Amino acid sequence: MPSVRGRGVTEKATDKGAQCCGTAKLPSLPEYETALECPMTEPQFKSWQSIQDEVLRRIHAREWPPGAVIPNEADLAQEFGCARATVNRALRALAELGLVERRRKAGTRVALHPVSRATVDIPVIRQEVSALGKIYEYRRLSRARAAPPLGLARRFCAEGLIQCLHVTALHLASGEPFVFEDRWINLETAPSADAQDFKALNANEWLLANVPYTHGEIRLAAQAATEAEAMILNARPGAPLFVIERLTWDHVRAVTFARLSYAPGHSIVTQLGAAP
Amino acid sequence: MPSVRGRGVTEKATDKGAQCCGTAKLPSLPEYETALECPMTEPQFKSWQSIQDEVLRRIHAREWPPGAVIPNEADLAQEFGCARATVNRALRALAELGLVERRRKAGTRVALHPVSRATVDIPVIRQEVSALGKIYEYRRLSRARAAPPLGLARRFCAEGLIQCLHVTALHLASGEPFVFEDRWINLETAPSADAQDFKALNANEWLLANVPYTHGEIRLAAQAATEAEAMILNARPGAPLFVIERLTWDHVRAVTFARLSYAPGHSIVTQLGAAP
DNA sequence: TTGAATATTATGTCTATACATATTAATCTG
DNA sequence: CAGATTAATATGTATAGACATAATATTCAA
Repeated sequence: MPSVRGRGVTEKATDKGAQCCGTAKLPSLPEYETALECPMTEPQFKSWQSIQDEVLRRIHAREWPPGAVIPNEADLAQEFGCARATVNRALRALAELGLVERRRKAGTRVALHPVSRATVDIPVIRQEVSALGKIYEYRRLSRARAAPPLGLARRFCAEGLIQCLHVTALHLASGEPFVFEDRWINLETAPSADAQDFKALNANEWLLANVPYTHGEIRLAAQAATEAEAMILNARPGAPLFVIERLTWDHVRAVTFARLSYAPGHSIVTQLGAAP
Repeated sequence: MPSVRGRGVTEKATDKGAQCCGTAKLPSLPEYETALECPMTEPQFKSWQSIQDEVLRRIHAREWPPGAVIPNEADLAQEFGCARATVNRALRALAELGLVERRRKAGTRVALHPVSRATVDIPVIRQEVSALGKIYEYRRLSRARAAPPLGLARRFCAEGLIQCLHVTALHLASGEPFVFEDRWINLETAPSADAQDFKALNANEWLLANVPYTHGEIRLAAQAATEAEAMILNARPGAPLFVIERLTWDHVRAVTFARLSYAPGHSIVTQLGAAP
């Protein structure tokens, strides 16, 4: 018999007899529990999810309007009939979503300007294409050892000249150009890349599997297609392209810089707020 | 005397004398603690942050390479000399970052293709401008009641004709055009918007403060500037503009649709991975 | 009245324990 | 040996209690 969740009392068979709820319970006899089922006081919120939902409901219903300070964890725990840690879990999750703001001593308040915190997943291109139900294909266009252009060298924080591998490639979705990739790999950080020709193997996937990185930076922008990009991507020169630039580091050493130019029409969509 | 953190033993003065670490401790005498300081076995990891750091270190150092299954929570807790809940907290945070994947019974493994999970904060424009150290200014350009164009009506999931408020506005940063806003407000969901002229008051800020929403959708794209946008934003027609479209809902009713066209050169930058 | 010292308070975190749940591995059966 | 049943296991979550920490309120003194 699976335990009933979300409704009813569902007294846990803990070793300690007394719960925070003051009323002493009889040694669990199902019939009695059903009969007693409390004086129909409050619905029981047991999981942190259900508490999150209830808090969200109150925020959306403007019971707790933007800017308002909500009751403290201890009070909510008592109201919901659960442990403070459970309330904490729920409120912490809401704070991560940017819907409430929490400060010690000051308490928790409903965000006045809930920043639209969109979690943008930028997947490996192979999976991005697969998710569209299309067939992924990869074509390396060029590969050369070269010093990076000045602007990039500066972003690599490299003094003087450094050796890089410059790889350009095209990713296709069911035969159509999808993304043009312009990548620089720092050979001082990843010397083993020099042994790869990247003809069949995607540089990004090879790097992920073989060269560690600790952190990075992503830039999303709109840029006009260059002559070369336009030709490769079947676009007209100057067409607005969605561009993602990614720069990754292993501790203090730059690993790689990639500029991904998407074919015209590409966009990124993400959902806002908790699931309804 | 502030307690030492991160190094040393720092035995907590809990009521229960025995910790999970088998060795019985003397009633805390600082000198003894320093003298005993264990047989230099292992550094103590006390906070979930420090455990996260150590796990990250092992992943970056390829001690746990991509795809590898890492020890289970109980074992790690024993190794680190902490409670399982603490290890859980650390690993859960890493899972949210997309760096490890967790499944019950199967365990925790280092992500093979760590999706670049960039958390893009899309702030209220006033704050975005302030953050750039510039002076925010707002100018309403037009306001009219109108039925939305067909495409938008469909996205509003509206049968037949619905009344909307159509507001266009320009947001400026230190006098320079920053964002052109093209907004449709569903008057069936937010009838009180009809009483506002939005001449001085930013529609977004008014909506945030006065009309609740439960969820939404954000789209990031690159689009060519229309004639009108070009004129307003001081750009040439066809220039690539970074565009954010936002559609918000209150339960099942559409609230508002906004299209924000940023002046040329705008980009969004976010950091990847945990802080180094 | 200002400024420093102290108390208060709400969140943040850790612990130990118990139970829930999903999933795989093992075992039993036909 | 196939398929169903059962056991084992790792993560997921709830709880009570204790202490940590940050920030505000209050008190007291110069």
